[in-house]
Amino acid sequence: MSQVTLLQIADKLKISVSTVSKALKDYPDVSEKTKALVKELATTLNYKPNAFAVNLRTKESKTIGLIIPAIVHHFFSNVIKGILTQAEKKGYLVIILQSNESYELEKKQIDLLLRQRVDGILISIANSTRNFGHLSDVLSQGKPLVMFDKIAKILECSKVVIDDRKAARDATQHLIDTGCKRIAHFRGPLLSQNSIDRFIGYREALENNNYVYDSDLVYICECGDSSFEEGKINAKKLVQKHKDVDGVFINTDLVAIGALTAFSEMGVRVPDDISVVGFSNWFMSSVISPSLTTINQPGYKIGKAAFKQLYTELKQRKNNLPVVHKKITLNTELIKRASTKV
Amino acid sequence: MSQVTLLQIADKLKISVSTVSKALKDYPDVSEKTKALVKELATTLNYKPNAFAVNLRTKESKTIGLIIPAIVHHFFSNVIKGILTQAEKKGYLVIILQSNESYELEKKQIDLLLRQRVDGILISIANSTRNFGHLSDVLSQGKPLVMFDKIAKILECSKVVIDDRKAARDATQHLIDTGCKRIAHFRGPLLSQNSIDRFIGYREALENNNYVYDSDLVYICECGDSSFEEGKINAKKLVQKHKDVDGVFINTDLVAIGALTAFSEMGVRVPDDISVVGFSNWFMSSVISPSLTTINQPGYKIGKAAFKQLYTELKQRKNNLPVVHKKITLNTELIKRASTKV
DNA sequence: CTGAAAGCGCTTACAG
DNA sequence: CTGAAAGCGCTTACAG
Repeated sequence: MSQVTLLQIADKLKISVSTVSKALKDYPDVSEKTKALVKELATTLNYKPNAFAVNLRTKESKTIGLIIPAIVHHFFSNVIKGILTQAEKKGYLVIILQSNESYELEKKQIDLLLRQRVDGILISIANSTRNFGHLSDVLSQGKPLVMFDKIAKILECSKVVIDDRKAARDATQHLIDTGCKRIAHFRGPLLSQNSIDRFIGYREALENNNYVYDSDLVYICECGDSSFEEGKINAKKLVQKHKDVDGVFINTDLVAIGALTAFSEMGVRVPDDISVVGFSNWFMSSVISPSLTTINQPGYKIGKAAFKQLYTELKQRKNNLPVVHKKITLNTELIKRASTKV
Repeated sequence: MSQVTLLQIADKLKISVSTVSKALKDYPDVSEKTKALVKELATTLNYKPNAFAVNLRTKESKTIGLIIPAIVHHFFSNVIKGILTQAEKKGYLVIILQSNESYELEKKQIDLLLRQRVDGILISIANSTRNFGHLSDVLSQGKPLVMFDKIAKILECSKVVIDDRKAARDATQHLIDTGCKRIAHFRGPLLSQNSIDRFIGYREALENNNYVYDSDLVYICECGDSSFEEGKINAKKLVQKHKDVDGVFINTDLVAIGALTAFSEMGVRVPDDISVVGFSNWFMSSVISPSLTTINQPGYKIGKAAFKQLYTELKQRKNNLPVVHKKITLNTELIKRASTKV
């Protein structure tokens, strides 16, 4: 059964397409009688405007694109949820693409979205992305672009982030405040800006308290699919090599939970022998034993804020107002649980 | 900077729009010389065809819709990943909507997708969906619809599922085979067809082995955000009320892990005192201690198969071939781990 | 209050 | 091998 068009409604009613169009959109210069007639028939026929035609005329699609490094990831799926919830409220649809942390794929996906003529783009960039030409293309086409979580500092666009350094300082400071004397760090990939910033925050906290920084106490996790295993392996190495370490700040909860498991297997007591602070506040962290002290990373809020900012810029552009880029930094908080001392 | 159009290319080259269009699409009746000229200029100008216009002409958008009850969910995020991976290969974009298990929202979202004129729809329905009018609308508009995981048996369309009854029978049979004499079941919501089928499978296994079914041994979990807690609570109740139970088949891994935690806290040994089998093979299940025996539910494969089937139907329709609906049942397997006896 | 007309940017059947 | 023309289904400035 083929779709109903304005022309069909117009013919049945013996009026013009223009009038039907205007009636449906409640233009003030159409008589109430005509409006009623048109609307009734439209409902009866289950008329749905052809989005392709509307988009072509209005040059907007009420659709945005979202590129994200990974879907199967608690933090990111929360971000997506935040974005979708907000987008739905404002009548926007979201096309989602997963870059798999690949710069090449990300570049191709930007091109796809641009061809699709989405109204704007939301992106959390891949760790491997070092060139930003594909992203400036978006901007130079006059399309709003909002980056979140994994951002390119150099790019002139709006950004939604947390303060990774501060959060890492808070985490490390808590270890110091609860009496830890020698503190290790399990960091993320060398290329990830978030990991770098958390690492810097860790060092800053040590410095602020006149603790000696020891690069031997820093372990690297790729934070891929085997994060948990990496946590276990590094925890074992740590215990074997550095018996004097009494605190560890870990880049990600999943890795931290791996570490907790290893400690438990080795008979190392948490927090008596070693205190642990994670990062992200994954839902399992409150539930395991001992529960994990961690930094809450507000994924849902980040998604919400990112969409809202994109929406604001969409409106600004539409109303020919100057587009104002914003850097929005959301609060993180330390959640104290049983893996650190009181 | 405004977008380049065919007309602009045609003007610069002093040829017609038709020829430019055909050159770009490698029509055989355009000279190689012209093609080369056109393609070169198109590249230089960074020409991207206006999808709105193309869609309007061709009546297809190379975009599909996906409605899913929840994004923040390990199984579903894996399904999404499977769909996106496959869609990308075939040049399709995916608009994702989350129904939050709400029938009303689901209905609205179907309407949104239909207005957007997506080429087809992939859906896993909400537990609360009992009317399927919105879904038959899709079909009656001649749009392919493929349901996966949570399906409506009554609807005439393609489906991708696992055999929940068989999987549950396998799980329960394994408990029986490893010596359990009195077996409990933690089931999911009363309205969820999957939960119902798993419950039936549990009963069938009992019957097949002449075990008495005892409704007192069946506990209900809503399987929402507090699945883990529900697992703990029910495990505690179970141990208090039914000391003779020596095996339990649990609807979902997360609930099962909650139960394992409660057992551990209460000093109930797994599998010596009680054996546990979960369902879904969540990645944490292999990693906790004791590791969890479970049914592998192949989310990624389900997503892949669902898209492939949709794609097949899209092609059939396009080539005016008869559209053949398929019910695809993917294999599940019992993964034996440390929470059951050998 | 209503309608004719132009046009968004493409594709494709047809003519030459 | 090239191009003129029609048309996809809308929206909106303009005329009456």
